[in-house]
Amino acid sequence: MNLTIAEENYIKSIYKLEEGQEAVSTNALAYELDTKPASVTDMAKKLKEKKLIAYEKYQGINLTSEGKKAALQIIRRHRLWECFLVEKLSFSWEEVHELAEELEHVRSEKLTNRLSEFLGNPQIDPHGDPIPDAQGKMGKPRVQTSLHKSKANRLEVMAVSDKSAALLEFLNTKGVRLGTQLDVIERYEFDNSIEIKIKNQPAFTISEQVAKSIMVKPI
Amino acid sequence: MNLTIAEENYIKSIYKLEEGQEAVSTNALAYELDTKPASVTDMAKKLKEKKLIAYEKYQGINLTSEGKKAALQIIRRHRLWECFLVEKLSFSWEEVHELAEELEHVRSEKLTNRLSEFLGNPQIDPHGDPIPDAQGKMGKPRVQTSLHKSKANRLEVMAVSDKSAALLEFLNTKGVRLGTQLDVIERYEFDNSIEIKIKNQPAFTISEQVAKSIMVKPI
DNA sequence: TAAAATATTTAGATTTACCTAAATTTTATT
DNA sequence: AATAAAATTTAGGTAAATCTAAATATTTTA
Repeated sequence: MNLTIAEENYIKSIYKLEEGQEAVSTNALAYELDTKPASVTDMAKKLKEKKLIAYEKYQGINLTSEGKKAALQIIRRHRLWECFLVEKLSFSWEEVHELAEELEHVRSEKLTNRLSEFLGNPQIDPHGDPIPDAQGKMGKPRVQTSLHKSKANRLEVMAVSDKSAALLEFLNTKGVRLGTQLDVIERYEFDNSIEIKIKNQPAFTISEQVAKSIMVKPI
Repeated sequence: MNLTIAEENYIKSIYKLEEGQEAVSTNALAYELDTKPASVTDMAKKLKEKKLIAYEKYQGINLTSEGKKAALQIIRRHRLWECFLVEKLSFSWEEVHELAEELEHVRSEKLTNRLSEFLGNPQIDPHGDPIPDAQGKMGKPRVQTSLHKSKANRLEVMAVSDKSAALLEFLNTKGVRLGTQLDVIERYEFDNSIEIKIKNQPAFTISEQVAKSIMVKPI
């Protein structure tokens, strides 16, 4: 099955939005891909034709097992390239997502597997997300609590769910990265913002929105 | 200047064909890009619009200095990725060209420069071709004699000018790679084929066409 | 140098991946 | 349940990069 770059991006987004949901709506997909609902409908017909999705008018979209397999391959490539960029080329985590968006479209199993080997077959990427293996098997995204929901007050950063460069750069300058340990100083109920502190650094406050995208585990 | 992948491929091919030639013909470019002359004419108009080439109807094509700069960037990326694939991921030289054709289109100066650094700023790629530096300066492709033209009979392989996987794989199985030393046993005038021998291996004969694409220096 | 051969361009289509505007269907609300 | 609101699809178009067939230039050759 030979996919175009546009098709790969659709498949990847559907996979992402399908998580937990029963089906992916035209609108949600259009928003995710920064395109129009009408374009999504067009592409849905094409992907259905190729048997990568199940789709009936007005009924939303689901990946077929075929489609899921394709998605996992793309995700595998994406996350391996992110590892490469961070570990070998010293990029910081907020820079790699966009580059990996391009590199992921180089479809060569041999390249992917060699890259994985070169990196020591890593299990998670620089954002804390699991990397599917060559067969498409992926460790469950470890049950992660967001800082927003977490009850505990001594925490370690396990992942960041929002990969926008702006947020990641903000976290970077504040010293928040994968593995960072932090203390919750105060939770403000009126706006759900949280004051946190990292060892040897001044405390600072983050909004509810930011707290929601920082995944943590108690320590 | 933001180029599409198609535009980049045209620029790269024009650069290649321009070497030595006064101007690049529509037909030659169509053949090189495996497309039709009519398509080349269309694209020529677009590239002229973007000031990357000089082009007048029926007069052939030349890169502007703008266009040359773009070409050298693409070639730099291509050759660096080839180095990466061979040196870090243990690909053999006949496999890397096609992969590099895709990787070269990831346009990030930062990535390119980091990659170069990671590889130790190599000066030549696995086929023996020089790699332009970040400023687009490229060591002259060392004056290379083809095995076909060479007068000497003890030679070292410096490069291979034809990157088709088929030829490179043939050379591979025969034990011919960059740096290989070989002896010319006999030159057959009737068809310009050449019998050569690599140390510890049986002698074999190559056609004129193959001899033309093996670049050598006397030792 | 005129005709033939070759090279190049133009004209008009096609495919992919989009778009806008209008029509239709589904869902929510009174 | 009828209507309003929201979501989705259809219809018709656009831009990029191709193509084929026909027209036009240029070059070669007899």
